[in-house]
Amino acid sequence: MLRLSKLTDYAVVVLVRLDAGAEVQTSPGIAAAIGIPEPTVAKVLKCLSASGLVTSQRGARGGYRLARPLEDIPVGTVITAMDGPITLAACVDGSLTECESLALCPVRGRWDPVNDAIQRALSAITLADMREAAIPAAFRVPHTALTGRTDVSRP
Amino acid sequence: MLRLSKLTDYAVVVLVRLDAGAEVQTSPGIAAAIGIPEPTVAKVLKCLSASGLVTSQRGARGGYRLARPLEDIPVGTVITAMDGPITLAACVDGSLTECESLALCPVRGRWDPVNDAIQRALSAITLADMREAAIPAAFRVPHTALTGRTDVSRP
DNA sequence: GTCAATCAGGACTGTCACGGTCCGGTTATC
DNA sequence: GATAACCGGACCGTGACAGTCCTGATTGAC
Repeated sequence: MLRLSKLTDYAVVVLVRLDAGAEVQTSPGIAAAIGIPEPTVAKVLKCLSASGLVTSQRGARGGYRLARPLEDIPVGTVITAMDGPITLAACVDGSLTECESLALCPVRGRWDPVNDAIQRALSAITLADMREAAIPAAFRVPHTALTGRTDVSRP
Repeated sequence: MLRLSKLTDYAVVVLVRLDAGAEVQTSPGIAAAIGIPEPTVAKVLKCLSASGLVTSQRGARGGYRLARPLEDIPVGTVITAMDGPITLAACVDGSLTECESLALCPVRGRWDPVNDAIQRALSAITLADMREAAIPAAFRVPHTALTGRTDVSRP
C-alpha cells in the first residue's frame, strides 16, 4: 500500500483551506468548508499546531491561521507532522523497534537510500504546488458513462 | 508512518538470499538462512512467484530461483508485488476507494506528482544496490555505549 | 508403481494501529 | 459573567496485517 493516513490527507486539505479563506478560521468553519467532521478537523489542527505549521488563537474570536505560506511547506513536512518520521522499513535509523534477526539480515540498513530518495522527493514538492494545480470541482467532468463508476477524474 | 509492510521487508531479504545461495533453494532452506519462520517465507515466495519475480519448481528437488538478476529488479517492483500499487492517498488514479467529499475536496488528484516522484525514486534503486551496499553483520559495531540502546547502527 | 518432498491456494485467528468521537478544562472576547 | 473557541486527554469500534495451519497438486527418487 505505502498509503499515508487519512489524517495526513485531511491535513493538506485543511492547510490549503487555511490559505484560501479568512485570516483566522475556526475548526467548525473549516470543517463545514471542506466537508469533514469537526472533531476530526480539530484533531488535525491540533496536530498541525503542535508541529508549528499553524498558529492558534484561543478564546472567543479565536481560531487557526497559517504559520507560514504554503510555498514554504513541503509535503514531507506535513506527512512528518501527522504520521511521524518517514521510515519505510523497521530497521532504519531512528526507528524504535529493533530488527529481530540482527546477525542474519543481509540488507539491514539498506533501506536508507530508498528513504533518502523518498525524503528528497517529498521535500521538493510544496503545498503551493498542490494548491495551484488543483482543479475546482465544478470544472471537473464525471465520466461515469465511460468507467461505470461514479468517479470524477482528471484529464 | 509511511511504513511498508513487514512482508515487503522480508521479500527483499529473501530475494537477496536467492541471489546469494544455490541455484534452486527451498523455502525451509531460505527460512533457516535468514531467520524468518518458514510459513512466512513461503507466503512471501508465493507472492513473489505470482508477480513473476521468482520462478518455482514443484515436486521433489524443487524450490525457487530468481527469474531475473537483482540488477533488473527495482525496489518499487518488489513493493508493488507485495503491497499492491503504490498510491499515497485514497483519491488518486487507480485507487479503488472513492473520495467522500468529491465536490469539496480542493486538492483532489493533487497527490499525483507526489506519487510520481516516489515512483521514480523507487524505480531508480534496484535490489542490487541494496545488496552491494549491505554490510556483513559481523563488521558492524554496536554503539550501545553511545545511545544506551541495544542497537546496531551504520557509520 | 509407490512414496516422499515440495509448491499452491486457501481459511483462520490474534494483535495492533488508525479513524472517529466525546468530555472536562482553560483561555479570551463581549 | 456568559459565550465561544482551543487544549489535552481518554475511549472504542473497525479493519488490515502477520502469522499459522490445512488440504490438495505436482514432481522426482527409489
